[in-house]
Amino acid sequence: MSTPRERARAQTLADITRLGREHLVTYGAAGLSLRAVARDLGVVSSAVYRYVPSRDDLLTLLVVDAYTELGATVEAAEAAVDRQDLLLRWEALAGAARTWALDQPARYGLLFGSPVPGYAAPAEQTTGPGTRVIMLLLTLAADAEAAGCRPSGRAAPPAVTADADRIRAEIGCPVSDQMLVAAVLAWVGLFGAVSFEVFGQYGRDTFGAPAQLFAEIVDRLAGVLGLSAPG
Amino acid sequence: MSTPRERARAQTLADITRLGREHLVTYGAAGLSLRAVARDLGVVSSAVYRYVPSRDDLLTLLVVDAYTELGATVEAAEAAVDRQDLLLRWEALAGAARTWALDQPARYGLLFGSPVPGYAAPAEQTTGPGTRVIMLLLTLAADAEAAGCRPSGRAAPPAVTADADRIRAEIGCPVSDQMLVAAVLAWVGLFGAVSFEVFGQYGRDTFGAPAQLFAEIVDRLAGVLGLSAPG
DNA sequence: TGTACATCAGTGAACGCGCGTTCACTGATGTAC
DNA sequence: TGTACATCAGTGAACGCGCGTTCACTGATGTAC
Repeated sequence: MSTPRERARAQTLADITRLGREHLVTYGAAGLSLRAVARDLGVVSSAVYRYVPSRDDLLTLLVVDAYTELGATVEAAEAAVDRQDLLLRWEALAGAARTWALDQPARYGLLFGSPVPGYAAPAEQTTGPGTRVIMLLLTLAADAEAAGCRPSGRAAPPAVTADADRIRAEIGCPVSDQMLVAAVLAWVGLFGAVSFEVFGQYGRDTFGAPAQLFAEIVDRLAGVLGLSAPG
Repeated sequence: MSTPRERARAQTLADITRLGREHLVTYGAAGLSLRAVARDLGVVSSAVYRYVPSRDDLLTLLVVDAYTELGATVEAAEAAVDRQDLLLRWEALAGAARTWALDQPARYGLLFGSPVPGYAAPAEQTTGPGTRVIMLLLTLAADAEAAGCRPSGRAAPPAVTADADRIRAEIGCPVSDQMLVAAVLAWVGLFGAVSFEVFGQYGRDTFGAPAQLFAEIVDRLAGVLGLSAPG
């Protein structure tokens, strides 16, 4: 049972997180300021220190918050489609990531943009939520191989094989070396495409139909994963 | 003929650019400060305004500077290999981009990271230098198609075809719709992979052999471009 | 049920810091006659 | 070659701003007897 004080405290912490998110939108990660959050919260700046030990901890809070929401969104979208349709699962995963990023460009930038100078996200807190998308993608890759899909590409060199062995042991996901490389390409290709779109790398009006272009890219990456032609 | 005063002026402007680059490394784009540059230049802060109209203009200077160096580096690497060996040209292009980015993470972040809040690079100045890599890649793609290479993937939908028509007209590069999509994937895949490595998205020690992993990714992207199997 | 004490949210002032930009100025370097 | 004037790099003070963090404090909420 929670006391009124506990509830008020949780509410205020939630408000701080929400305001932090909003400030991220306007001022970016480097411009995130405890004083500004305190102002919007209607409270004197030192009061925020009752809830958050420092500016960097607020940033960590927001990183975890963003990774968690992205992960949950992508997982939900992928889980909502037919398990047997591997191509559709990949498309759902990719599309959900893109949609979330376009809806939340500042939070996306916090996760996938340039690192904030002077700040390093503590691995203990961010690793879990930060790996949900790639874990989901590896599960999908394993299912695909089990269903007879074969990724494209040559055999991996020894150095990559060694990494692959370690990663398989860590995550317990039965994928071949080649599928692992293909999954990493799908991962970086997906977020590369999303980053170009969100960060405006494509140029102001080079592509009139970015959603269709994205679908084409996702289709080619499905080919790399071997999803189009199940054996 | 340049006067001593002109030479001194050019030298000081070059010093400001160099110091700006160095500050980028330590403090990031959002932390770039005219006062700090003036301090390092050994001059009072207002003196810098003789050379640069404002902080944002210094940022633009650095963006153009970085795009220009990246473009020149990649072009030189690609030009140094056998014209007939299309796969090698792609590998040289990709490898040079990665090396430059790893050597210059802060400048790379300025170009390909999250946008600096409150700053928008003026298109007139950055478009030229900013498109050198993709232009080079499209030239390579056109050469590949001329040599009989066929990219993987289905036919593009009408919306993408329309964009492709416009882009072909703008750049005068004879590539098919499918090759254009493949080139865009190669482009975003390349910079996605580089960004993950430079920005630390892979995790602290997930991959012991990032160079080999990158080579594998580049190889798969070559497959998408159809470079491995010339007809 | 009532009193004494502990907890804790929030205050307000202060510390020392850095920032972009403007402005009137000094003094050296260049130019025209 | 010498003088008068124009150009322009750099100075120093100021404007008004925001930041993270500490600290002694007030006063309300909760708890133990």
